Amino acid sequence: MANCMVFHTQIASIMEVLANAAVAEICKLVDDDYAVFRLEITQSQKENRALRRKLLELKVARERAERTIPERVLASRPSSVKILDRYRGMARGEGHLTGGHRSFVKPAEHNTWRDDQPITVDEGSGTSTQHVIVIESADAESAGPGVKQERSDGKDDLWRSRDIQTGVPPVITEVPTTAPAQPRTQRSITEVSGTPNVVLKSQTDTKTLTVTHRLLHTGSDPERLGKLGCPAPGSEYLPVFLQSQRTVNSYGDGDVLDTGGDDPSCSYATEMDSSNMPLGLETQTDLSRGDWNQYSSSVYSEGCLDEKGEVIVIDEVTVKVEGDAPPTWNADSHLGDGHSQGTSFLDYRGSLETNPNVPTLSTLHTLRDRDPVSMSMGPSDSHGHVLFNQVLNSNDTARAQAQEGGATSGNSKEKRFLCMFCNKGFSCPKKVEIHQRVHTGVKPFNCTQCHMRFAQAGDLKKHQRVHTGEKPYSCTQCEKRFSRQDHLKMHLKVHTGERPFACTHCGKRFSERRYLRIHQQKNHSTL
DNA sequence: CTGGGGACGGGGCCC
DNA sequence: AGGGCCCCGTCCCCA
Repeated sequence: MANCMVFHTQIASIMEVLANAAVAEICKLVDDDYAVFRLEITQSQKENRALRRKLLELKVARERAERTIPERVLASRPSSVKILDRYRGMARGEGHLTGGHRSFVKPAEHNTWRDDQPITVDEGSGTSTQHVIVIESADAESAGPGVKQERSDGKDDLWRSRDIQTGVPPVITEVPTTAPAQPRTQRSITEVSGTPNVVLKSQTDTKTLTVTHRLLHTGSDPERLGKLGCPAPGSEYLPVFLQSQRTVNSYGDGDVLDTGGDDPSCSYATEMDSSNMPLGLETQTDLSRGDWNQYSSSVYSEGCLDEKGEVIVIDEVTVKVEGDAPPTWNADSHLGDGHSQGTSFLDYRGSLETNPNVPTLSTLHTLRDRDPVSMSMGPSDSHGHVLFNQVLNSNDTARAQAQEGGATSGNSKEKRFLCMFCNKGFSCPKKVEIHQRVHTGVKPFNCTQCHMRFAQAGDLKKHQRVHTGEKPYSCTQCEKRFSRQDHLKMHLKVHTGERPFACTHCGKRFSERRYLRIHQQKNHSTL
């Protein structure tokens, strides 16, 4: 019995020892694994820190490089920008390319908004039955080798997606407008192809901005593409501009290269600061207000509407800022036909505050260099601003004011196609497109004899008589000849003594309005 | 010499 | 595409 008790005691002791040993072993294993795990974590953290440091260095280096672009170089290189345009889907893919650097954009397989996945957006506030926008994909490979493709990370995607879904423009704050409501018979944008509409690439100091504009209609076959023209009355074209690119780099003063902030995955992605955007198209489409037709066609594209008016036009404008670009605006396209879809520099800063009809506060400045030789396309903010204000304060504003609300007033013709900048209305997308060149500064028509560029073909034709010396209009009174009919008409006042402009204060009459204006300013300015 | 006015050429823009 | 108008810059003339 005693032996039995001793035996049990020994067994219990052995069991305890074994159990302790097992626990110790387990603890050891856990400790070892934990140590390894901690080591791995530490290494990962170190790698992350190193990557962040590199990223930061890259940002700083890039900003520094862009800051150090000599202004004199820019001044001698007014055209550091190439506007690329491409129509897609012309006649189902035959492609009516309107010229320029078409090869710059290639079919896309990736999306800078969200990889390989179109964003479907519900407009939300509308009352119509269709509320879908599909953001097309962008090509990450189109820039060729060496090009670093930047795309948004998930956080940014969420941000953009949220903005779209709520109908809030991603950049600009909206200002309430009393502009009449736009026709809203159509609120559906369907994806037409998988080709890109948003591309942001960067290669050293080369940046590419692709902006897609869509011209929509309510036709039954939205994919039919054709030649742009004025749609037949009653057709339902709804030009739409999609703010498709938030990020852009340019020759800034270094003040614009917010390279993504806390977004380490977007080393080249730059927040487009509305007040600080040196280059690019900054537009907005207020989905909530249904301003679907604020933008028509592309900035300068020739547009594509077929005769039946059942067309969706999807075109792209790629703004390529090339640090090594030649000083000419469109070296490879301005020569020749004079109708090349040339280049232009788009730079919007500030606002269209001078125009009361502006429905949005797009921050628009432009470097509308009237002298392509001497004027810099560089970060001459004040210069560009002055020029832009010149434009607005002279022609545009005066005319917009004269039209009392621009777009929607005073014309029996239906002008449903509104300028997205000044809200002026036009009867067809083509006219809107041409008109909007006033704001965008796009001048597709280049003189082959000089560096002059024009927004309209007729202007180029007029200008070319400067070179040719052609003066087809002769005065019947004095044999004097003129290159333009309106000049002849003005000249005829010399013979007729016509002075239609009378001063309301002193009665003095003038042959031209400007003389009257100058006269009144100098002599009756206090009145 | 200076300033006002006229003439002309040119660009911009709309119709 | 062309016409027409507006605006501006420049040059010239003349008081």
